[in-house]
Amino acid sequence: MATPESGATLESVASAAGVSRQTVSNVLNAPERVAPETRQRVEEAIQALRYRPNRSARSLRTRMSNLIGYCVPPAAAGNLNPVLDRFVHAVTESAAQHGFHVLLFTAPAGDAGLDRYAELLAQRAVDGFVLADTVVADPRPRWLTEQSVPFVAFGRSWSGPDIGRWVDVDGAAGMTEAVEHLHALGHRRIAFIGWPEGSGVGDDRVAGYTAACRRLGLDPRIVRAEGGAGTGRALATTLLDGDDAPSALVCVSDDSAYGALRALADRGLQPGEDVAVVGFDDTPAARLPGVDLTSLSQPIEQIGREVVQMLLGLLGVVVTPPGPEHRLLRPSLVVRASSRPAGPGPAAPTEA
Amino acid sequence: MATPESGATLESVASAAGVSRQTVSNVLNAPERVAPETRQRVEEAIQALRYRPNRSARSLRTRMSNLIGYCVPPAAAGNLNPVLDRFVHAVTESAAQHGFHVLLFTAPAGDAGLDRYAELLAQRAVDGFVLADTVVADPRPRWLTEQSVPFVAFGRSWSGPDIGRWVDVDGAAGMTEAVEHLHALGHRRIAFIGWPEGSGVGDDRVAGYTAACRRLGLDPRIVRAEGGAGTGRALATTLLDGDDAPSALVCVSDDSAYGALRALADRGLQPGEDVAVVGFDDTPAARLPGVDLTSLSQPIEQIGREVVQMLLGLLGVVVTPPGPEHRLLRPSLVVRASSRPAGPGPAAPTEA
DNA sequence: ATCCCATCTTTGAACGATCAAACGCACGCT
DNA sequence: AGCGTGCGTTTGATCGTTCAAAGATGGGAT
Repeated sequence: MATPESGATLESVASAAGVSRQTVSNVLNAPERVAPETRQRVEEAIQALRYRPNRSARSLRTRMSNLIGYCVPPAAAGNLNPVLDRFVHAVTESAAQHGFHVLLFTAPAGDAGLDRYAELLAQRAVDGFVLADTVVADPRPRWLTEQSVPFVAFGRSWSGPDIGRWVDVDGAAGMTEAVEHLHALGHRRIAFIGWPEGSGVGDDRVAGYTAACRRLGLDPRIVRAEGGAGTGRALATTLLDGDDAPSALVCVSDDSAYGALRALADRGLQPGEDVAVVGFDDTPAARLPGVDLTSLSQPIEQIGREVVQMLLGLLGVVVTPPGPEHRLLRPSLVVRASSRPAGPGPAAPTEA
Repeated sequence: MATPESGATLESVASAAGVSRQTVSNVLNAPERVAPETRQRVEEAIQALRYRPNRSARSLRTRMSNLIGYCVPPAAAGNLNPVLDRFVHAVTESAAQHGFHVLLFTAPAGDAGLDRYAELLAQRAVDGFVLADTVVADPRPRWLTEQSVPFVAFGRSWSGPDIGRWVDVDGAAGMTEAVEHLHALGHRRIAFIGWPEGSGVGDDRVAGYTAACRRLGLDPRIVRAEGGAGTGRALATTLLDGDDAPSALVCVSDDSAYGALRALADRGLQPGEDVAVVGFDDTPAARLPGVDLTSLSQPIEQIGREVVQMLLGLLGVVVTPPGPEHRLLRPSLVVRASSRPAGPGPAAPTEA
């Protein structure tokens, strides 16, 4: 008996336990209001009937969907993917600990995409948003703030005043650490392979490089171009073939760094031995044998947790100490063969 | 006037248009029942008030959440990520065209994870599931079928009888094409770098290799080991250093292939010139300059569309011709430098 | 003995949509 | 004139939950 039908409701649990709807509801939402023995009887009935509150009904009444909207970035942006993948995972996991789930949707970039956000809000399909892939002049933070919609971004609002709450990686600090690392290894001619000015993320990273050079008394040397590995290769080639070729290359991204590694291979130079290379993002390919790229790893899981924490704070789901509106987390330098002479140290078994 | 308050309801639209609730509802769900002039009046009111039906209320009444559950695979499975990333995007986009969204959740692998699925069902939080990352002895297809829960898998149910609906990539056909491609280039000693037996996906792929060898009168030569690039490198090394070294390597995955490429580089061999290498998955790194790996590309976007189509068919949302329960799609071979002599042909500009 | 109060529990009314059935009305047929 | 028919519209009930307020119960304090 007590078939665990899928159709258990508050009412059916109530009659099974010999109490009223509201008492069952209280057992779930405010247990302290219910007498201990009643509570136990109700809990047993809940178990027996495998009761779970219907989410739609609850949402309708409470005006909370317990869903967080996340826009999956336009297909095949290419380079950022592995990072965002981990981010989504982290957000999903953190959200689950508070009974929240992530609702995915797609939207075109720029103003055209705002409609999708508006639609979800009007339908009360989500309680708030997690933003990723924020770019310069991204319309979303301002718009969401104007509509007083709860949201937290992974990535600063790069243009204009700092809008809304965000968590981000301190790219500048990371690059500074990279330069210091290379300097400690004895490198004195350290060049930077970057993106064109105006990209936010790229400017942040190059700033850290420049600052470190200043502090260490090195001459900053920066080359820039749009793109990934292809252009990284071209830029590195120019540097290596020019006068006063650098002994170390700091790259704005792993993708550029892969290009740089290729440029080294083109001319028979050994990464880490002849020229050191450092990337940014610690993408999966960086640890491939034969690549072994030193790179700055972003604390993605922590970022996901903090983003969710902030958002649930805005939603009043968790009580957070009135912390700062922003969090800037340091990436950590993962040193691999591309910036380490092969000679000293044990032959580290490269991980698959 | 007519402030576009966020609180527009069916009732408020109705009174604005001078009709009843139900008529407004009909305009949205069954326009043909409403007289044209009435319809227009109602549509104007909807526009003016920016009305969108409340999803919770609708779900409560219709017992459909219009959400599709998708379990984000346990963190950092590593190799499959870029593929699944595209898959999620495709599913999200296809679902959106029918008013559906994707709900993300996490679950431990194996039986332990089934609770999470059960929970979502009991809450009526989702209407069905999209499965990915199905493995041998995956408990989910059977369990979901027993509960008569609508679901479609990306990936066959590898063990036992074929359970439920799925869409998958014909790995065997892909590998056959790879072998034929190499054969056409003149290769006669083609070896296969694979995974240990029993992995489903791996067995499928090696079967295609073996079949092609038979048909072409070649001696199949198969080496196997668990893992990715690291083991790929080791296996390739053994092959290249042994007697009767192969002139071409077909690898069960891009990751293995990266290891094989490394093994070539270790001994100064030129991919495509001295030894050809083919991978599987067409991961982003395959097109990096300096990698340029020939690989089998899965039609992920199409798979996503078909999965959604099937699932919405099961849910009765779209009427599908009573098609087959399974779809097997062919991957396409993307030929790059690793299986093509550099000599002939224009110097293809490698894409960033 | 009376009253008040705290504790625990129940009752009615929402939340915003859809389903099912009833209603009004003009039309054509007998 | 009377009647069935079909179309367009409205009405009441319902989905399952939580909110707000009211009811029961027992135990001190006066």
